[in-house]
Amino acid sequence: MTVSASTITPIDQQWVSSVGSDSRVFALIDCNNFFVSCERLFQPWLNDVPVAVLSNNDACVVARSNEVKALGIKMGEPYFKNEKLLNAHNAKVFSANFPLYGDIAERVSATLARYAPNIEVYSIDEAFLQIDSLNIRDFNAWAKHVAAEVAKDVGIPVSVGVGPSKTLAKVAVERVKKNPELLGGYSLAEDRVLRGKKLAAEQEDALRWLPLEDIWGVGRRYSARLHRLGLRSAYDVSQLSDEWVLNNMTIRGLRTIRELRGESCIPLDTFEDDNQQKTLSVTRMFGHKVVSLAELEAAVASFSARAASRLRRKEQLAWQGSVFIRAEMPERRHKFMYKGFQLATPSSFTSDVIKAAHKALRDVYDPDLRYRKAGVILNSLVGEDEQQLSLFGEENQAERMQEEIALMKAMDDISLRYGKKSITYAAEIYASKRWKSKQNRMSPAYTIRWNQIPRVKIA
DNA sequence: TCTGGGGTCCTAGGACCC
DNA sequence: TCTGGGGTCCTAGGACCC
Repeated sequence: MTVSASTITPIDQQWVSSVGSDSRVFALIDCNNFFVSCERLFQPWLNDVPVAVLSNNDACVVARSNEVKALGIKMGEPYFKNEKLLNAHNAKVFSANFPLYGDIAERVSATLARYAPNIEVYSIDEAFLQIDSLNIRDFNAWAKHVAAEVAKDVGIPVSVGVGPSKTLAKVAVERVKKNPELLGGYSLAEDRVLRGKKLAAEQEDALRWLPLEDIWGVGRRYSARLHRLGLRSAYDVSQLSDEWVLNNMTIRGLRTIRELRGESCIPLDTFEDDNQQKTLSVTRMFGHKVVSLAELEAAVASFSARAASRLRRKEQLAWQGSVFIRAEMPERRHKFMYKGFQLATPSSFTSDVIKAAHKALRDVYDPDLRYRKAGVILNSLVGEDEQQLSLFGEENQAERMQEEIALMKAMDDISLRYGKKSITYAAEIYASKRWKSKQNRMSPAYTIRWNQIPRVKIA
């Protein structure tokens, strides 16, 4: 989501002083256990109960309350491996309810927009602000204040970290999460209160404290390699030579270690200049194994319709795409089959995408295999204003296009008003819904469906 | 019972061209 | 017959993020 300048209310004046600065300062606002916090917001009796939220198909644990973390259940672990343990502790388990979480996330962004003109919504539960131009006197106090305001306005607990680079702001957030006495906010950036030697010492202390696998930009692979070299902390990594890092971790690794040293290399990305995403995909594991072409076609049609609808919402068109299906093979292996397609002209019409995707699907389909996953990926996306008629198009192309635009608008309006599943293409329908994901534990969409709004009983 | 979904960016290598 | 050097474009795969 982009927040435009015109939607921003005046910056709180109490934090503004008159000192200018050339160096950058970033704040990262990270919602604590976000999906769990959203479920608790509407079911407060869950506050003292272990709560976990599952990914699509109820496959993996993707959000954990502190109680569940304390049980030793890791992020992304399969649910079936932990089901007994969760039951033994009377945990409440939910299927992910993305419409609800998306709505709460927008409320958090709206509060943050009061504090800085430049917001980068980095993920559903994280946002960066660039705050150097605000001349804040005391970043530590400011960070704690912002955390308290979000809790007050939205009811979601957040951690706020401040640093001279995005990576150091991330480090600061890690400290906040592990140290309740920081009251939700902590800064590793120089301000008018904390500066000079004391700041350098705090930064070094934080880097020595952070295990290198928790550095933003260092994943499993690089962690293992760095460990083999005898390195342990973020500080150790920050002391590597630029040359070694460039040769072994590419230009992105080099940016990361410079950021750890306090040099800002990753700018705020507000999408202001370029709101265009480059790819868009809709992929799902199936609830059960699928064999027939007809059933795969229904799934691919459904994914195509979802993808085209998302394109229209973003006012973009796709020129190319691909379809993949994944078959189960013996010994827990699987086989990917993948086929690209080209649309005659950039389009966001559901029928164009379904037609092209079905043709590609038929090219790779093998009736002797059993499938567990499929997906539709659109790429070479362009803005709607770049649309042009195909040079070799049919006659009456312009008229047909107007009809199609009207049809898409009608379908989008109906979906918006009556829900996503209220209208579909015939191609999406297949007698059996075996390919559908499992979502057995979904909570209501409290804030976006009138029929699921919380009810208050008056005694 | 047998491990999600949606992204971005970077690099190496192949195809092709002059 | 032999085959250099330099460039572009595309794609697959790898790495990372939440």
